[in-house]
Amino acid sequence: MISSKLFGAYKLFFGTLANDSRLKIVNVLRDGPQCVNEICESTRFEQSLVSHNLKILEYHGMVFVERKGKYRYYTLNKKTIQPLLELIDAHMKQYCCKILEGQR
Amino acid sequence: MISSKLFGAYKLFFGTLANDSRLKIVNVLRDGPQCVNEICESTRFEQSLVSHNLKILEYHGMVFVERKGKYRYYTLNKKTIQPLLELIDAHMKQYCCKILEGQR
DNA sequence: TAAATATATGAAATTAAATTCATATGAAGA
DNA sequence: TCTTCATATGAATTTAATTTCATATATTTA
Repeated sequence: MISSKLFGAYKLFFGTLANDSRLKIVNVLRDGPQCVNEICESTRFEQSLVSHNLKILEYHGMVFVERKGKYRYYTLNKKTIQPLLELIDAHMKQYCCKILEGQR
Repeated sequence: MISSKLFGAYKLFFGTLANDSRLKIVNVLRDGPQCVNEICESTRFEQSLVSHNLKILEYHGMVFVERKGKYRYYTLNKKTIQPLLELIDAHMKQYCCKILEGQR
């Protein structure tokens, strides 16, 4: 049995990424760091939504921020998040194709 | 840029595991297959809740069912879900200890 | 075949998360 | 220092997911 602490961790982890906006932001950042305005443009989301969600992503160690003058550059955590996304690709491609094609 | 299809896949994947009940069920199944009643006992969840969530887990390829007489045995997908959980362990231990200790 | 056991399911009720709106903060340039 | 640009944030609203309750179905056993 895993510890209840680690158990809570899973909840936090999945909860953070079970959201369209954050998922899109994370994917946009796969191409490299961007400041908030750039993320707004890339995602077509409004600024407030982007900020709220960046905060959540940062809080969970999925992105890092660096201030450069008046800009804040957000970077994806490539050490853990990137390989994870790839593993999930593999799972979904194998088991969830039907779902994605809409044929239940 | 990832395809929108794969993008939808992420949403499905994380959404499925961003839930206390399903997470607990998945963890219980790490120790080996169990039928619904056994899962109810292991998790202390009521039967209806367990069934609803097993259905979701199965639908996303995270568990498999096998009927044995009047019982239905559920097995964790060890090929993809188990290694995934381990990768996530690593991420959370490194980046989310503070969160889990309650010190924001 | 009637009763008991195991599991599933629809729909209502509950609970929680996400988005928007209005506004605040903070740095930089005129 | 006033204005503008970049970003953050609280609170209200909206939207969505989860749980519960009542009941259905399916298999086995008496």
